[in-house]
This record gives sequence, structure tokens and C-alpha cells, in this order.
Amino acid sequence: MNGYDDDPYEGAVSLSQRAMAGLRGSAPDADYLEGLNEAQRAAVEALDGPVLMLAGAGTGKTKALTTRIAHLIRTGRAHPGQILAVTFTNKAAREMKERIARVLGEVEGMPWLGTFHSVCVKLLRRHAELVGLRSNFTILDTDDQIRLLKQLILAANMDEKRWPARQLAGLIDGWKNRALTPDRVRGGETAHFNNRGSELYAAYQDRLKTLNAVDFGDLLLHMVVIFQAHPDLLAEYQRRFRYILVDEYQDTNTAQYLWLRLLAQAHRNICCVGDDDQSIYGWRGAEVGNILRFEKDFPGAKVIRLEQNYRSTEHILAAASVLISANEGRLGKTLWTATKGGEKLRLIGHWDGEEEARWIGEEIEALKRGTRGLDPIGLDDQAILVRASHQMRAFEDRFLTIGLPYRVIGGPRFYERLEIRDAMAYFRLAVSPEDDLAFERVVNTPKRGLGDKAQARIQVLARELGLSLYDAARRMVAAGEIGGKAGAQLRLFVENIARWHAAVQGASPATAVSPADDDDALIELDEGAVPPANDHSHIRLAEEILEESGYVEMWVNDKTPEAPGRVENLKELVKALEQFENLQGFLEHVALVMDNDSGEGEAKVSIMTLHAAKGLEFPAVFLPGWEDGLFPSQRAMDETGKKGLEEERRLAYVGITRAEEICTISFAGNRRVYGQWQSQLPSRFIDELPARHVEVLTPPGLYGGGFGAAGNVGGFGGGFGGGFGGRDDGLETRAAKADVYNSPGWKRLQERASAPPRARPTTVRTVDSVAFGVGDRVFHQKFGYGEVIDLDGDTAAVEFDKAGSKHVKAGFLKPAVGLDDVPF
DNA sequence: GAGTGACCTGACTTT
DNA sequence: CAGGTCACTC
Repeated sequence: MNGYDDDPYEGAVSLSQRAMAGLRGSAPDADYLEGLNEAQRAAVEALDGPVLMLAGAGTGKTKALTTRIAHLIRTGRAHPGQILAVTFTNKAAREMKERIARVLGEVEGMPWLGTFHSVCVKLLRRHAELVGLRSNFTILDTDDQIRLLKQLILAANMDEKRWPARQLAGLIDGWKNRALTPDRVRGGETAHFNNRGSELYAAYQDRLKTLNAVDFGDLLLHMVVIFQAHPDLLAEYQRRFRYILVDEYQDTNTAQYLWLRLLAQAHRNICCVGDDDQSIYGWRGAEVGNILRFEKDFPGAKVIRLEQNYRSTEHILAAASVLISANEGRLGKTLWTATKGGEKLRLIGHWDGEEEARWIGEEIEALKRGTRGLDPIGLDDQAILVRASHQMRAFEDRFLTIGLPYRVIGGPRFYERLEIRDAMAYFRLAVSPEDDLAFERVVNTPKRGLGDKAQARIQVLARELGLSLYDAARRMVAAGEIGGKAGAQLRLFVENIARWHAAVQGASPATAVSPADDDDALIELDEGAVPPANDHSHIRLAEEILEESGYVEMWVNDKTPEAPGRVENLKELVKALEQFENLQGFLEHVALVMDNDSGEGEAKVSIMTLHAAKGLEFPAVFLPGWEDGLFPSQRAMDETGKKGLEEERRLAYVGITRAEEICTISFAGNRRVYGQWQSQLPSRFIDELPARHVEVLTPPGLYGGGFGAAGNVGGFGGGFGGGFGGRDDGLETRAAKADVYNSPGWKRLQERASAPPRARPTTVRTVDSVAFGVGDRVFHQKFGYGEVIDLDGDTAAVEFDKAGSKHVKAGFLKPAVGLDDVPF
């Protein structure tokens, strides 16, 4: 039984009748339309034809979107199965599903609702044979992808150092994002990667086909190829999906855009919701252009703007609006709010990253208690949003120390951990022994005495006979070709796989045939979890696999400090299986749904990246690390210049607009980068904030050093004072910043830093455009911190704190800016 | 074949 | 500060 083979309209009759009946009995039944503002209502009621909903941050777009779906169903325009709604994240899909259920109740069923990727997996499982795959294909993660590419690069006789697999992966991803198959890569681009880019891409696709595997990009790419090559099939889906809704349209890439356009071009009932100011996935191939050209693609499209913000206070909204106005080429929106007053955006500088974490920890506790006349804000209602995940560590360390409960969303993922990936490889082998990548991964983990040589022999035989590694290994065992201990171990390994595989098939023959024959899965697109009770035999099997393979034992016997944690994680992995009916379902879930948030339990502060925060809101938000190079990120600016900078600015905008009541931006003067202390300049975005909406907080000063100390060596201080005032509000901003310097704590620090007054250096040498002279504190890669006692030409005499006095080349010295430098 | 230490290089954001 | 790779040793 599956929904696709059924006439899609057959089941619809009863549903629409019910819907119609509901409608007939009920003018009051349309109460779900109440509470919408004018624009939202227009967006909900413009059911037919193309609609572009430009929805600013916090303007209630999810509400509009879900109400629109409810309206489609209630007016009888479509039954749920004829509606396709795509989102970008599983989180968004889940939320929409919940809200639709709230409006509709459970009676009427659910639309096709999921991420682009999860919808495509379901479709591709049905039509896999059209691109030369079987419906039980595996979805590779980045790790597998890289390993595969590395092999291909080696096979092509290229130096993998000069031509790293990562780079090729990026190139191929880029092509797939633009829906380019190897033969469609054109012109100069084929010359990428040492002239062999498209050649390797073709080889990679071949290899994937042989492995019956796809990577993430393929999910979209294959579906686009299929739709383009099979108009009849496309027509069927066009008929089926009569109404299409797309969330976060500004983040669609070309492949997704084509996919949507193919599906929508016949009936043109497509409603895209987006905000060009929140486009933050350009690096992943998203094309803001898609949203900008919507009206061209769908002539006569209604464009509806949602501009009333219900989330943030006046000052927060104003600050965000001014900041984003520095970007060019926006569609432009004027967000407004009826809320007056509230806290200004708060800004504070700290000596270093640890100090910043310490202060934020205390501030969170203060907010929780309720401070300065504010209502208490619970930990669940507070979040720290960082630019890059490595920034989270300082907060985790600090919060562990003070016992402040926190949850990390997104961070280093559970399913990406070494031991989990190994265990998953075992599961994959049990489900499909011919999974060569999984075989390679664990054939010698734990050690079975099967080193490079033995593995190479298996590879050779497999290639000669066109077998999977597993089958090749089995033959070699049967022929006794590998002797001694290794041979015996290999025999045990393949016999184990055979037995596990038999157990998997015996346990759930129905699902083993084709996981796609499951119409419920079409509706529960992103869940994968199957609540009904099952016999849990797959859990026992999983335990057996991990035991019999010796994998658990390997970690139990491991004496490294992290080993116990890994064993714990394996237990947790097995526990996670409880929510699934079988191993296959679990594997698919893991491939598609990488988020593992544990929403339960006591109240906790959330720590996450700005990217992960999109679509969320919190009464109190902390935005640490606003320093040039970190945020905006140096790499983004280097790689894509102004375009990159504007995307970073949108990220800043997303961050600020997450806040409802309190938004605190902070920066540190010093930060450890690559394990090395570096002085930091406040983010240029700070200069762009409108001073009248910003309150500058007094840094605590009792803890660390002062900014003035660094000023002498040209680092922080000079840049700080001179860096402000780029915008109209500059003067005000500068005045506000001056408050920082006038604060008592700051002054004291400055005094401390400059007293006793240093002798004016007689000679000044410029290193990396920073000057230092006799008497200055310096840092040397090898000898550490010290003080310059003499300068002579290129040579400096330095008294090092630990290494004693040395003569070194001035070029090897850097002005010291770390904690060690502060002379008190 | 496996274990060790020296070196190097890269470092963000994610479906 | 990581993790990965290489050369070297047992």
C-alpha cells in the first residue's frame, strides 16, 4: 500500500467531503482567521496563484503560513495530501506540524510537510531506478564523502596534499547546489581542481551509483534530473501537489529553486515566504536572487509584506533596522512595532574571552533573579548566540564551574562522534553487507590484524570480480587465502556480518523490502520514529552487534581519559533505538535529522550558533564575540568580499532580532586564537549601531587588565578609540563609547596599566605594522613573553620571563597583548 | 602490523 | 589547540 500508487483523488473524496461539511456548518468555524492583522490575513486568503510573502523578523510568518494551510483545507481547496509544504530545518517542520494540528485537530490529516531533503528522499526512494539506484540506497555523510573522494584523487595519481579531498567536495557540492550534473559543468569550471574537477566529479558519481549511495546534494539533484527527463511523472506530481508552500525562500539554492519551479509551473499555486535580510546561507549555495526574481518567474504574483513586529521592543528593533540598512540591494522593509519603551540594546566590552563568559554567567543569574526592576527571566528564556561553535567552549567551562545549567544546541553533534560513527557502520553492515564504505571503516576496528596489505588484497579481488568488499572477503576466507591470526579474525568478522544480516531480515522482512512502501512516512516526513509498540528485537540485535564485534570491549579496555565517555555514548545510542521500529528506520533518521535536542528536564540556558538560532526567539539574548575577524568572520570577508560582509551583517541582524526584551552585545579585547593570545578590535558592526538605542554598560574592571595596556603597543586601544563613528550616528556612538572610558573601573585599569610611566622608546621597529620599542612587552614564539631591553638594527635584546635574556631577530617578536603582558 | 612521537596545517556557519 | 600524516621503531 502506498499513497503514490493510489489515485491521489480517491482518498480525497471523503476527506474533502468532511472538509466541506465542516465548512458548511460553520461561518464561526473560521475563527482560526481571527487575530490576524491585515497583511497576514491577505496572505492567508490569497489562495490561488503565486504569492510572495515578505516577512520580516518576528512578524508572524509561521502563523500566516500555518493558517494558510488550514484555510486551504477548510475551504475545500485541497485535502491535506494535495498540499506540499517545505522548510529548511527539521525544527521548523516540527513546529509547523504542531501548529497546524492545533488549528485543525487531528481529523483531517496532515499535508506533505518536511525539509527539502526529507521530501526528496521519499520521492527518490520511489523512483530510484530512474537514476540507476535501488530504493534502499544509503545516504552518505560528509565523512564518507571525503573518504571516497580521497580514494578517487589517489586513483587519479594526484597528490592529495596539494589537492585536498575537502576542496573537491566543496566544488562538487557547489555544482550540485546549482543542479549541475558532471556533463553540465561548463566552460572554465571544468578546469578547476587541476583541470580534472569535472572528470573526478563524474568518477565520483559513478562510484556512488556502484555503491548504491547518494550524498546530500544528490537528493535534490537526482529529483531535478528525474523530473526533467520524465515529464509524465512530473505531471503526476504537479497534479498531486496542487498547492505548494515554501518557508525561508531566501535560503533556497538553484537546485531547490528548479525543483520548486518544475512542480509549480503548471498550476502556479505557490506561496513563498522569505526575508532577504535573513539570508545567511549564501556559503552553502543559497541564492538570495531567487527571492528577488520571484515576480519575474511568476508574473502577476501577489507580493505581501508583513512588517509589524510582535517580538522585540522598540529599541532592539530600531538597532537591528539601522544595522541592516547598511546593506545594499535589499528589497527593503519598514518594520515597526506597537510596543514602546523597553530596554535599550546593551553593549559591553571585556578584557578577554574568559572575562566575557564570567560576566555573562553572572548577568544570566541576575536576570533570572530579576534585576533593575525587570521581571525575572527564567533560564529557558535566555540564550547565548555565537558566531562559531568553538566560542561555546568558554561558556561551557564557565557554566560548569558555577553550576549554571545549559544546553548546547547544534554544537559538536552526537552522531558525528567517532564511536557513534563506528557503531553506525556496524549497523549499516548488518542492514546491507555490501556497504563498502562501512566495511572499510570497521574491518580493522577493533584491530583484527588486517592492515593495509590485507585490505588491499580484498580491494583488488573485489574490483577484479566486481564484488562488494564483504563478498570478496568471504571468498578469501573460504579459499583460506589469508592465513594465521588475521585470517581467523576475518572469518569471524564476515560470519558475524552474515548472522547479523540474517537477523535484520528475519526481524522485519516487510520493511526490509522497501522502506518507501509506507504511506505514513509520507506524512511523518521528518519523524522517522514509529511510536507503536514493537518487540525491541532490533535493540537486542544492536547490543549483540556491538558486543560480538568486540567494539564495546575495545573502548572498555582503552585507558585514555575519553574512553569511558565513549562507552556511555554507545549506551545512549542503543537507547535511542527505542524510538524506532528497526535499524533501517534509525539509520535514515540519523542521516537526515542531525539535530538531537533534549528539550526536557530542568530549565537551562541555551547556547547555539547564530545560524541555529534562526526562527527562534528569546526574552533575553546574549551576543558575545563581536570582534572583527571573528564576527564579521575574516574568512567570509576574504572569500567573498563585500558579499560576505553583507551576509555577516545579516547574521548580526538575525542575532539581534531574536531578542524580545533584552539584547546584550559584547566583545573582548583579547582572545585566544589557535591557542595563541591575540588582541581583537571591536566588530565594525558595533560602529554601525545607533547610539540612541544603545546603552553602554560599565565593564566590571575588578577582574582582568585594562584596554589601555594594549594601547601602548598599538593593539586594542588605538583601534578602539579611532574606530568609531562610521555612520550618521557616529558622534553619538562615540560619545556613548566614551562612557566606557570614563567609568571608574576602566580608569583605574588605565592608570594601573600606564604607571609607572614607561620611558619613551628610543628606537621603534615596525613589525606587522605594529610598533614596539625598548621597555615594551613582547612575545616570542619559542621563548614566550619578555621585555625589550635594547634594540640594535634587526636584533633585539629581550629579557624573557622564563627563558632569560636573549638576542633575537626583531622579526620574530610580536607585541605582547595577552594576560601575561599586564604588568601588575 | 601496530605503536609512538615529531611535525604540519587548518580553523565557521549545515540540510 | 586540534587532528591528521609521516617516519621510525618494536
